[in-house]
Amino acid sequence: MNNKYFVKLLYQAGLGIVTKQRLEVLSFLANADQPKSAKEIAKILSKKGVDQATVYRILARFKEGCIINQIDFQEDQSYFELKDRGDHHHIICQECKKVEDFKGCNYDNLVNSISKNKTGFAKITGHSFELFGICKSCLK
Amino acid sequence: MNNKYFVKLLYQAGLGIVTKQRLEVLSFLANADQPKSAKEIAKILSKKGVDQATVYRILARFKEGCIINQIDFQEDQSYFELKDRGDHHHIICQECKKVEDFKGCNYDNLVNSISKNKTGFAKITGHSFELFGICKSCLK
DNA sequence: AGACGGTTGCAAATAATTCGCATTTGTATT
DNA sequence: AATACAAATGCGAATTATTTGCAACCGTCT
Repeated sequence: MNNKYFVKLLYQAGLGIVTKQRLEVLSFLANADQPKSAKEIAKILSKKGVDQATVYRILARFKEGCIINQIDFQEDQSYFELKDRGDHHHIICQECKKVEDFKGCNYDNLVNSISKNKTGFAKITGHSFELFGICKSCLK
Repeated sequence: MNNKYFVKLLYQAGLGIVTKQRLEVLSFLANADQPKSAKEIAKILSKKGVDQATVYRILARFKEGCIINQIDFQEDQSYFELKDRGDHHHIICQECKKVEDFKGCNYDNLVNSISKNKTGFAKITGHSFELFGICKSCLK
C-alpha cells in the first residue's frame, strides 16, 4: 500500500493526474479497518488541508473509475472502501456499528438463474450483499 | 390494500395512532411499482397537504416499527418499500433505474456458515441483497 | 522550461434533513 | 358524546450535507 501502488490504481482507472489530495484519500481508505463515510473522510482530511468539496469530487471520480466501492447499511449515509480485495462483503453490528468482512458470497448460481428467468434484464453487472446482526460484545 | 389493512399494519408495529398522513404514506407505497425515495414521497404527498417534515418523521417511525424496508442502490439516496411481501430483492437497471423484484435469495446456508466462522458476531438478524444490471431496453 | 488541461480551494448556493413549538388530532375514558 | 391526555402535525427556521462557479494552482506531456 505505498504510493507506487496508488499511482498504478489511478492510472488503471483512467484517472491520470496524481495529486496529493487523491493520494491522501487513497491512503486513508487503505489504512481504514472499515468502510468510511464521505463526511468522515472529509473531516479527517480537512486536518491535512484537503477541502471538503475536493473530497466529494474525488470520491465521485473514484467511483466512476471503479477503484472504490460504495457500501450501504440501510442508514442515512453511505460508506466507501477501496476495491482491492475482490468480492467480499460485510456484516455490521446494529448496535455498535462494527463492521467485519466476509468472503464466500456464492451467488453465481443465483445470478445465473435470475439471468435466465428475468425477461426484463439482459445482463447482470454487479451485486451488493450485506448482513446485519449483533456482535458478541453487544449481545451481553 | 385497504385502510383496514393499513390500520392493522400500524397496530402490529406498535404505531397505535392512525392518522390521515400515515395512511397516505402507506397507500402511496402500497400502490408504488418500485421502492420510492423520501424526496419523492414528500413531493407527491405535499400535493395532498402533507408536510415534508411529517413525511420524514413518518418514514423514521415506520422503519423503527419495521413496516417498511430501506433499499440502497449505491446511489446518493435510499428508497423505501412496504415490507409486506416476505423476503424478496431487487434488480436495478443502471441506465434507466428500472427496478424489478425477484425472489429466491436462498441465503440460509451462507448465514449458517458465516455464523460458525465469524467469531465476532453472535447472531444475524437480516440481510440486504441487490443486483445491478442492464435491462433489455437499455442494451439496445 | 513551457503550455495545456484537469484539479483544487474558497466561498457561496443549493439541496436534504431535522428541530422547536404552538396547534391539531386520535384514542381511551368517562 | 364530551373530556383529557399523549402523540402527531404544520410551519418556519435551523442545521447539515452536497454541489457549484471561478480564479489560482499543479501535474503531465512535449
